[in-house]
Amino acid sequence: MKKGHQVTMKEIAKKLGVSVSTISRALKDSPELHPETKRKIVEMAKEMNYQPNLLAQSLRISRTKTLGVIVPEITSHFFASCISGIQDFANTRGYNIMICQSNESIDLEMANIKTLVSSQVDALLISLSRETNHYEHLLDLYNREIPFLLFDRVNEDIPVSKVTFNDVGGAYEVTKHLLENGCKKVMYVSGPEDLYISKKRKEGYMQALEDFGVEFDPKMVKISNLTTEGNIKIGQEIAEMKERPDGVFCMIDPVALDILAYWKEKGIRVPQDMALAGFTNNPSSAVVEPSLTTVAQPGYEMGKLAVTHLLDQLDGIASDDPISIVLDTTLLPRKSTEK
Amino acid sequence: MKKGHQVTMKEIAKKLGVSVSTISRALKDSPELHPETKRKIVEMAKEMNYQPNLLAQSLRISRTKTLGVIVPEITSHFFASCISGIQDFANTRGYNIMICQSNESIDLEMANIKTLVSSQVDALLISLSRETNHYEHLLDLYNREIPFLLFDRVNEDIPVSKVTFNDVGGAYEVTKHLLENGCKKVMYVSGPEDLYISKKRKEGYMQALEDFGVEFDPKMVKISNLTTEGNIKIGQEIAEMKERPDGVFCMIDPVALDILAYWKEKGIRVPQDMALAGFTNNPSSAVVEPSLTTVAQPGYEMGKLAVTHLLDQLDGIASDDPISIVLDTTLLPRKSTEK
DNA sequence: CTGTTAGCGCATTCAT
DNA sequence: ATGAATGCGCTAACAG
Repeated sequence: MKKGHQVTMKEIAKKLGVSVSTISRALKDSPELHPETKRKIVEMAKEMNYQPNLLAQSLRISRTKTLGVIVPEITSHFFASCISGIQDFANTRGYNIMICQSNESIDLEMANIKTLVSSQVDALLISLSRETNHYEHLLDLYNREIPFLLFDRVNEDIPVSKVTFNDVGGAYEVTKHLLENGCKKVMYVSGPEDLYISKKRKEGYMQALEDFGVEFDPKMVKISNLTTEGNIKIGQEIAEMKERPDGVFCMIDPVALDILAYWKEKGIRVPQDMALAGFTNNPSSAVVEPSLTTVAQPGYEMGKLAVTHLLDQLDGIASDDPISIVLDTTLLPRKSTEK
Repeated sequence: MKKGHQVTMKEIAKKLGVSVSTISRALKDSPELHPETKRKIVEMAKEMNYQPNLLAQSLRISRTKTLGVIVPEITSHFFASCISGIQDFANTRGYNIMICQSNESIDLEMANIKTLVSSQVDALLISLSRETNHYEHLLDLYNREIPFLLFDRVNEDIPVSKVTFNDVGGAYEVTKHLLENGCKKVMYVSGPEDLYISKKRKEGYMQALEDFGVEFDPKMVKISNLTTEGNIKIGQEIAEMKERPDGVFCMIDPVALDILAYWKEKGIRVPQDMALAGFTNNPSSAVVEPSLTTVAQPGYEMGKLAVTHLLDQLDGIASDDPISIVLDTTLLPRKSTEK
């Protein structure tokens, strides 16, 4: 199948017996043009169903008005919300977005960057993959002076603006909540240790323990690989412990949901036997039984702030100096921690 | 902030004292080139971190290798899965995608089409908004010979390829399932009547009733506006009926989930008082209590098939004649219908 | 084997 | 107030 022909300025010009530059001027409402000529041209353009070729325009002015977005996975409700926010606010500023997912692979992440750069996007919004443990590709972007920003999954050493949640605070709140609800031994189920959020949320967990005078017990930290199998394995390990925790805080909701499903199957009651809490506020967490206590992260808002700041930088409204935007999270106490 | 300069062929040419066309040839591995020259150029390109400008390339060959995708909303797990499938298989064929969401608004849908067309996408994959009740914008695409295809939310009168689920069959299966599990009075909760899936799923519902010798009762069909409020209102109406149904089939899972939540609050037991089933297989449906019987629609697969067929048409592998691809759904019997 | 030329669609500078 | 000429970065036809 071949694409049908698109009307160009040249054709309008020929039809009207004027030059292409006149068409160009008329269509961008240049003041130095005879009103009548302008009227005729605009009318004819409409009649011929003229649509400007953004490619040519972009090549000419070397700006595409397009932003590249890279997320680990688009099917995650959280990232979908971010994208939604980015899209909406990019659009209101006259920008389009091209979205890529890295599928949590650093190789794909690098390939995505390459593609988006080749596509001449004006800037990038990136949320790093789980696998990303070296950063040459980002430093390369930086060195080539291609504007970009990191959101949610960030690395602190890259000298660009970052938008994150107050992970420490959120984890603190949820740990505190467990402690206040009578838990004596609170466990933290982490993801891989080099993940930014693994570290940050552990920080909050530790801080809360300390503030409540609970001594840290290394046995009360487990690390999941974040697959369903891995999560269930952790659930099993906990179930089989001689000295079980009485409250478990999981780094992200899916971990808690998998563990909950496993425990329910095994007859372990939540919250009676063990309280359980997550982080992120996945849609499922509200409807599961018992409903899962978690920490809400407003993804749409994050996307909105991220893209707005980036465009502010592009447009010279905000300074080029990297800033860190930290969004607050909200503890959502639900049944899974009601002792 | 201004974007840093990108290396062009011209610069490589100057540095090496050869012409731009030689660079071009070397970089696309033309056979009619001195190996040594080629080697030097490739090396220099690498050293200078040359990235081809896809814009220029596309303008030149009038093909962008980019596909436009329009979905009602990206935060829906189903559409996100479709996008994921589209993205993956577009990439393997060397295509990128630009995604837009219509937010269920026909105006935004039209605006999105305009933007994507201006961006010179080679083809479009569109899933219609709920609001879309006239089709000039699609016929316009058709008349302008811009290849596109409709998926999931389609209109049958547009002469292009369509990828849909066997909605009739899926609805038949779920209704049959309710009937076989002892329901005597099965209700269908529909969405707005002009929606394609509202109609198709009703067809399956009616067919099953007929096959099981159950007379159709108009009181056993209700129409929700698909907002949470609307869904709850339906749940309330059902609860207050003198003669309640004993089984309720909802057009989409969110309706069933909202109704379930309302009923639980009111002490109405599922499935004992009324059985309940949905359609789509949202992630929440598996974890809600009781788990919700539903019909699985493989979104990723739909995206994959849709994009593959479209690219086959573009590449001349498949005929340009519109075809209809119908995907099978799978009934997922769960606790909400276990009588 | 390589350089020159032309042109994709558009915006802009320089003429007139 | 309008046209002609130039160039954005790249490819391809043509010429040698």
